[in-house]
Amino acid sequence: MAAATRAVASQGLGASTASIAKEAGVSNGSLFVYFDTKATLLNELFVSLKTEMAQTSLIGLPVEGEPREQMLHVWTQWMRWAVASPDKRRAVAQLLVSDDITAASHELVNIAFGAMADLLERSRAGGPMQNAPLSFVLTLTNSIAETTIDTVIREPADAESLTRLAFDATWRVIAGA
Amino acid sequence: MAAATRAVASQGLGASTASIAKEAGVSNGSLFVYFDTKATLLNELFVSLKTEMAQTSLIGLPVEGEPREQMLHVWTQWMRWAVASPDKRRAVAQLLVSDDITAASHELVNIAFGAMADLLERSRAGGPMQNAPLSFVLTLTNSIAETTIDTVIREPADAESLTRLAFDATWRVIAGA
Amino acid sequence: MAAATRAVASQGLGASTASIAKEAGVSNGSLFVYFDTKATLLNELFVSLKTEMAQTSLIGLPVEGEPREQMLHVWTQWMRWAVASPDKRRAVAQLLVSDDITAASHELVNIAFGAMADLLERSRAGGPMQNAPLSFVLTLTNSIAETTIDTVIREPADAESLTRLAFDATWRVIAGA
Amino acid sequence: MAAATRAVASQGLGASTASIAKEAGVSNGSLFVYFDTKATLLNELFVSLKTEMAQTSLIGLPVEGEPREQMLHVWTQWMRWAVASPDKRRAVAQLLVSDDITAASHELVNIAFGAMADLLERSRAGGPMQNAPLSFVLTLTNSIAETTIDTVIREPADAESLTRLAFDATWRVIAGA
DNA sequence: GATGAATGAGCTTTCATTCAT
DNA sequence: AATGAATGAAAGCTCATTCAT
Repeated sequence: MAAATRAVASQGLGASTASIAKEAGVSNGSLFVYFDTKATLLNELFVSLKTEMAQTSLIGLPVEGEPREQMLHVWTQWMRWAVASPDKRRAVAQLLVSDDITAASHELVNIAFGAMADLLERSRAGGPMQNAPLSFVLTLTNSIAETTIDTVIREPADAESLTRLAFDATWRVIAGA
Repeated sequence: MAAATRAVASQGLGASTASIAKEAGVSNGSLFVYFDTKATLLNELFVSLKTEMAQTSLIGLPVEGEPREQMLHVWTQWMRWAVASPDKRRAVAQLLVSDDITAASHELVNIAFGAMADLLERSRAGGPMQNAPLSFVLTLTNSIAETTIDTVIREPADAESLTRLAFDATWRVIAGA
Repeated sequence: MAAATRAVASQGLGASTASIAKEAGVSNGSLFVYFDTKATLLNELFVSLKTEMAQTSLIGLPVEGEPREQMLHVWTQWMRWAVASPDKRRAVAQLLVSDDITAASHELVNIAFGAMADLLERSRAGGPMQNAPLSFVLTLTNSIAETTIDTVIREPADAESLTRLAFDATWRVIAGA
Repeated sequence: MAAATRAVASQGLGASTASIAKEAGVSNGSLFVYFDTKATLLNELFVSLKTEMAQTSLIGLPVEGEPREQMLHVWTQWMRWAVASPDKRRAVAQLLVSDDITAASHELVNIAFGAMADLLERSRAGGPMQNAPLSFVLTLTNSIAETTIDTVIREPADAESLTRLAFDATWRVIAGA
């Protein structure tokens, strides 16, 4: 899994199964003992990375806090994770646009993001997004975050201020002024 | 070009040159009379689609209008184009994540988006994003739009209201409340 | 023909018909107005170059001279031609190993080399090669010359002495000590 | 390797990797398990054949003999090898003019021909070629041999006498009368 | 006669997957 | 379970040749 992350991060979705196996220090054929197809591997990788991402974001969540405070916490964790694990980030970015990732995998990820969806639901209450499909708000938040991460990775100097700026923008999206 | 759009939209970046040629009703080899490599073709397609997108957005722009009014116009045009040309939209989405698209192509696209960048610059004046890198605001706007389009395509019923909801959110991002 | 010489000299037998046409400043298709196939072109080129080579060697031949004197003259002319026309030399060298050159072309060349064959016949009279097939003696002389030319082209500094050394060796082959 | 020899001998350097694989009785792709590229294969083939040729020539060399005797032995072995292995001979002839054969491969071959170079050095001592570059003498000997082989293959009837005649000529080249 | 776009067979190379060991 | 050689179906690209203009 870690090997696949590195391989996909550096070579993209075109990373050959051979190169993944090599990166993992196992033989060509061994890979197929554990994964029926390359697609299976990619799906498992996707779910695994996304789940890790979701869980990491929730670590240390101020349980009693206001939605905004909780959201900020999640946001900050998220950015930290992305900056600290550029390979995982890059791999996820590649996998997101792969046709090989099934609806089932996306569904699994959604479940992992359940807590975040709840938080989002609470955050938007009474706000301008209260009547939009929740999935839309979730995707929107997600894509703002991804864009921010991309920029932060490209210009690490402004990381702090940009992260904050982007969070405020996100909050304006979800909860209005 | 149209054939490539369809092929890339339906088969992704992995669309074979053979399938593109077939789609275009020309022979395998003819494709390489016009494009030196597959990458060249993809780059030209990318620039062409993005440029079309940018230009379409500006058609009928209320020249004397307020930034918000202009922005709404652009936003609406954009959504219309995307909904009316799902193939082009899908193709662009694929091309955006391709390693084959060169920096030069991105630069060309940036130029085509110059007018939009200006508009964005005027829109954010005095607002919370005034000190962020313009490129960040541009990408952010873009990714919100893409996400919206994805959702609209998936659930065309809510198109109208969602488009408006998303525009308001975007405006909150750019210009604050 | 000149264009083909340059193209074959620089790109080898793999020179595309397109590149030959371009070198000649005519269109792709025009080439096939004059040569039915690429093989035809190569054969004509081969015969043309070889014939030129043979004729050049005979220019200024001391008609009344001894065989050795005549042979030396031919030899010297030959070397001069080769050094002065490296492209032609290289092209011929490539063509010599091509499967496309027909027996008929070789025959034509042999005819062009008739005078040289005569000279060789007189030169070997009474010597150790008098009973060998004349074609063998001819090929032998030829290959010694080619080898010498190759070396001379590679190390032009020793051209003079090497040319003379090689001629003496050739004479020993043909006529003995 | 044997398959490649046959394929190159009969089809020239243009022999497709597919045809080589077929000749070897393995699949298309298997060939690339053992050779990274076609060029690699050709280089290995070249070195292998040339080395075999050099070693075969030295088998049974009369160690204590005069240079001339040793040279005659080498010469005879060489001719025998060539006549007995026409495919290998033809393949080598093709490979010699290939642009794919690297300087490194030629160097490897030179090393294999070290013993022959020594012999040649001793043979020419005190003779007319004593001051020529050794490499020239080597190439010259080689090309005389190749020419002889070509003729012998074409007219096997005169093999014996021609071989002897050619050797005497070679000796005259190297060592004078 | 000259053109050059069009052709499609053919090339080398890659790679997910299989399977005997 | 682990291996890695073997596979063969693609893939991108080239090029001699044709032919309508």
